[in-house]
Order: sequence, then structure tokens, then C-alpha cells
Amino acid sequence: MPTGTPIASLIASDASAAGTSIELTGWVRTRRDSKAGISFIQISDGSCFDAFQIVAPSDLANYESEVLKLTTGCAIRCRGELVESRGKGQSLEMKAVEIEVVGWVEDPDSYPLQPKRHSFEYLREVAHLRPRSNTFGAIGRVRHCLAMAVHRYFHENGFLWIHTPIVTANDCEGAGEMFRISTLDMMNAPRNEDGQVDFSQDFFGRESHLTVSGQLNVETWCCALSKVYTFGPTFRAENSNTSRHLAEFWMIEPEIAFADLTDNADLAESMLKYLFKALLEERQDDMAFFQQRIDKTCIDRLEKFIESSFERMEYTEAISKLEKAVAGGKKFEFPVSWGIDLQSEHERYLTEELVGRPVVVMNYPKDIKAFYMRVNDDEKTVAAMDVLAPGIGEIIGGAQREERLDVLDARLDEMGLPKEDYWWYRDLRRYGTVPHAGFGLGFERTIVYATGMANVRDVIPFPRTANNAEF
RNA sequence: UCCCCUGUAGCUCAAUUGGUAGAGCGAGCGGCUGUUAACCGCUAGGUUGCUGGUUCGAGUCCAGCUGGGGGAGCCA
Repeated sequence: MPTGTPIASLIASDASAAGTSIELTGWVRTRRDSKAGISFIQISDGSCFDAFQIVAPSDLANYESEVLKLTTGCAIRCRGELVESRGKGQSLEMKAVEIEVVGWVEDPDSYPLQPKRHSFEYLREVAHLRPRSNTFGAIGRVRHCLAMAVHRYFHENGFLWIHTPIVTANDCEGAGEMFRISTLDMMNAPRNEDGQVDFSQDFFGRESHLTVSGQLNVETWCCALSKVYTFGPTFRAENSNTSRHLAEFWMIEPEIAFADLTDNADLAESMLKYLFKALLEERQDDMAFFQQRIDKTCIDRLEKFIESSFERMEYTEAISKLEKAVAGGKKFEFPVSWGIDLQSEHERYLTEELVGRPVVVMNYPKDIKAFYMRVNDDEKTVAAMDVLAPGIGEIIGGAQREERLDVLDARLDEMGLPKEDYWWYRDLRRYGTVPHAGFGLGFERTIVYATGMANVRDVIPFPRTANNAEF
């Protein structure tokens, strides 16, 4: 392997490891000199939260010429011996016999990351370097840990990962504005007789876009393989400028056959618990950092989440709870009555004030929900569910799907959607139809909830938002 | 897209009723110490986001533009 011993494996080892020869590679965090004839170098390699201390004695060949000139950000390779530390703060350290500078920081004064606290807004402007900071290193590891846990959870429970397409030619859900993709010459697009752009001459022979959801595609595989999921990037061209929206984000969308809304909520609960349990077990170092520096309650919050059962609430019940709150003097900007879509302030009240933890709201009025959601027997509501979390709002949106062709068609008509556009989706209801359900979990929102980070732009490596795709 | 806040040194922020800019950190140099977000001293650094206006005088007031943030809508 080209790289040295991961620091993570050194942190995990005890004093008995002293005496072994090792090689370390990484980036300098800080250097402190002691005129006793040594320098202390903190080196970080990303394998864990902690940096590792290298003790550089002044008899190194390049001590004066190079070691004393190391600054934050320099890439180095060190060979030496693992020894018990004589200082406080670490049990082991490396006594270097050779330090090779692999990459200098050409102008230390202009290196954007200093060994001090930076604002997240500033770090977004140096997104190519921010993974070298404590917070973003931790975010990187947490994000990986949760992504792996997603796949492990589904794999262990018999789900198959379906790679749904990124390019789509149908705006199936109307789930927001889409990004068009085209190979047509924008300055000189072919026109049809009506003067409209003639997309039949475009690459796919029709108008095509980046996906806003893999749901409709994954439903087709669900209706053959029973338990499936997608996990990939999703795109929305909405001009939303908030701390919880991205133009490109990652979404987890499981879909289960022979299942109803209760099974769906059970799945969401089971999966989230699994994810947070894995996070607390596998990333104790990073979570301790988030607890200390970002959000004091984050670990406690996850532990409680894992222990307690999901709070479940009917939409109708949620409305009456909100009405009761209004009667009790609670002020909302938007009025509450049965039939409204819950506003952010209402969701906040339910999850933050009334319940104090995530809550599943189920069975919404059909008029405010999508065409594919199953109409309940009361014919007023559909089997939809949202999982609302304190601080972030909706992290999951899901539903039992309408499996009855006649009802589905009626809904399409109601909403003025052309049936022919959904011919293959309708086929599922004609050939061996089956009750099935699924949901979408916003990956970035999940990370925000878990870590206490305030903005989804800071839990994805390169955030894409309106007017921002610099990196 | 709408509402609100904001843009001063590499970074985080100061600058009284408008009176021509300061600190900490970082950086460079020196000192000291098995140091650990080390400590002490010295030095360098800014056409105050851009354009225009009001004024004897604008970082400060006004207008437009532009960047950033928060909230709303939409959603995940």
C-alpha cells in the first residue's frame, strides 16, 4: 500500500504497541517547537477524528531546513518508532527518524485553513479544502458510515438495491421543477410548426430531465422482487433558498410489496433506528466532537430515538392537537383546519413542542397529496405519511401506492394528468397488481438530524444550490 | 420567487450623534518551554463588495447592482 499506517489503527492500539516501527502519511495540522531540541507535529490522515503526534528530534537531517518550516496543510511522510508519550493528551506518539515533505504549502499566509475556528459560510467558499477541517472530516466519516449502514440494513433484510435511472423522460410525480438535459444547440434549437422547440430531434428523441425521484421506476422492480430500494442522487430545480434544500441531494427510497402504510411506517422506524445505532457504535469519536462543538444534545437525542418507539399520529389527530394548541393560546401564522397542508410552523410545533422527537403523521387529505397515493376507505384521505423531525422538519415522505387501476385512473383524471404518459406505471396495476408502499428519506436531512449541523449544505461534499456550483 | 439581516486585514470581529480604520487569531522574525487551539516580544497587511448620489467631510446616510446568511413557499 502506498500510504502509511492509518492513524485510526494507532488510536485503537494500547501501550503494548510501543516499540514497533511504522510509517505515517498525512497532512500537518499544527507544529510546535521546543528549544529542548524537538518539534511536535500533529498529523491528520482522515482515518479518524484524532490527529497523531509526531515528535521530531533536532538531529533529523532536514530538521533546520524543512521540519522547522512545516505549516498547517503540508503533506508529509514520516518513518519512526511508536513510543509511549511523555506528554499529556495522548498515550502513544511517534518518534520520527525520517520526515519527508511530500507537498509544501507554497504560501502559508494565504492557506485558507488556519488552526482556528472558521465559519461554515467561509468554509463553503473553500469547499475543495474544507474536508481538512475537523468538522468536515467528521462529516465525511459520518456520511460514509450512514451510507454503508443504509446498504447493510437493506441487504441484511432481504432488499435489493435497484439502480434507477438518473435520466428520465417523464415528470411522473410533478415533484418540483426539473433540470432539462439536452444536446440541442441552445442558440439554434430546431423548431416544429408551432414554433416550439422540437425535442424529437434531441438525443433521446423527446424531452428529458434529471430525475426528481426514483420512485416510479423502483415500483416496477418492487412488483417483481418484493423488497427493493434505491439510493442515489436526485435533482430539483426549485429556487429554494433554505437550510434544508439542495438542487442535488441524495435520497433513499425503499419500496415493499404486499405491504400497507403500517408496514411502511414500521420499515421507516426500523431503518432509522438501525442507522443511528450504527452511527453511535462506529463513529464515537466524531459524534463526541459534534456533541462538544456543534450540538450538545445530539448523542442523547439519537440514544432516545433508538430506545423509544416512533410516535405515530393520524393527520386528523394532528389537526385536532393543533386546534387545541390554538385554543390554548398558541399563535400560528397560518390558520389550522382539517384539509390544510401542514405548514412548517405546524410541523415544528408537533415534533418539537408537542412530542419532542420525530413523529409520523399518517393519512392526509387526498386533495393535497400526489396521484399515486392509495385512497382510503373514507374516500377523503390517502395512505400517505410524513416523518417530521425536530430542527429539520420533514425527513421522510411516503405512501402506500394506489394498486387499483380504476381508482388510479380516476385520480389521474381528477388531476388532469394524461393516462398515456403513465402507460407502464398503469400496466403494473393491470398485470398482477399488489398493495405496495414505500418512502423517500432525505440523506442530507438525516445527517443534519444526527449531527446537529444546521445546514444541509454542510453535510454534502459539494453543495449545489441556485447560483452555486463552483466546485 | 417573496420578506428580513448582512458584506471592514488571510480568518473572527471592533470603530461612540457621519470627522479620513483597530484588536485577537493566523503569517514572518526573535525568545522560552516535552509541547498539545502553548506562551512572550517585534514586524508586515485594508482604494472598508461594486457603481453612483447626499455632504466641507461617508466604513457610517440614500439608490442600484452583486456576494453571503436567516425565514416563507415547495419539498426530501
